[in-house]
Amino acid sequence: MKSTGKASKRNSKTSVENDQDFLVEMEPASSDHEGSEKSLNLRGKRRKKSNDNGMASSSTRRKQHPNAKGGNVRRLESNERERQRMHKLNNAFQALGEAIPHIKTEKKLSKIETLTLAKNYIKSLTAIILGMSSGCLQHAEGVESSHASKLFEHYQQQLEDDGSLSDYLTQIHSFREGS
DNA sequence: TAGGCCATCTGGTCCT
DNA sequence: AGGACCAGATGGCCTA
Repeated sequence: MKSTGKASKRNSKTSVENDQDFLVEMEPASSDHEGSEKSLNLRGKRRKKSNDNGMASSSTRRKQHPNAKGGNVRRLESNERERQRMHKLNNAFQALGEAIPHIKTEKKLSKIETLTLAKNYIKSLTAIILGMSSGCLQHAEGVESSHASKLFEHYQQQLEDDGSLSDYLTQIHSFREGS
């Protein structure tokens, strides 16, 4: 995994280089590689020109070359689709983060923070709703009230088990303090 | 400078 | 068959 450390990263080729190797090896039909050019432009945001030494440790990952003619084009198209998919995923993360109230930090929430806060926010809302419905139904007779109270008891037990509600409130507080 | 987080590439697998 | 999804790998940026 990433635990190999930064130093080891320096010894391996970048993906851009892999692309270039790939294009050379696959003898692409067209010289302009509109797909790759597009990709490289997009990459320009974060991905920079590769460094020097090419201990091709990453080359072991590419176990096989596409054997069909135009396979490189398919790969580049696939890369583009994957980028778009990840962009959609990131947009969804952002929307989710914006849906969590009282999080007005200037610092952008990380993905794990977004997921954790969202989970705990949902749990806290559920607790509130269940608490309200339980209170409303306290005076009512019948099955529904017993279901509601059982549900509420179950949820209370869950909260006690993992402390999600208090976690959420603590996180809200800490994020506010941290900003 | 180390570590966290991220974007991207890539090959494998699943699904339609 | 081809696209979607997933996880691993890797390099860049940022911050403490």
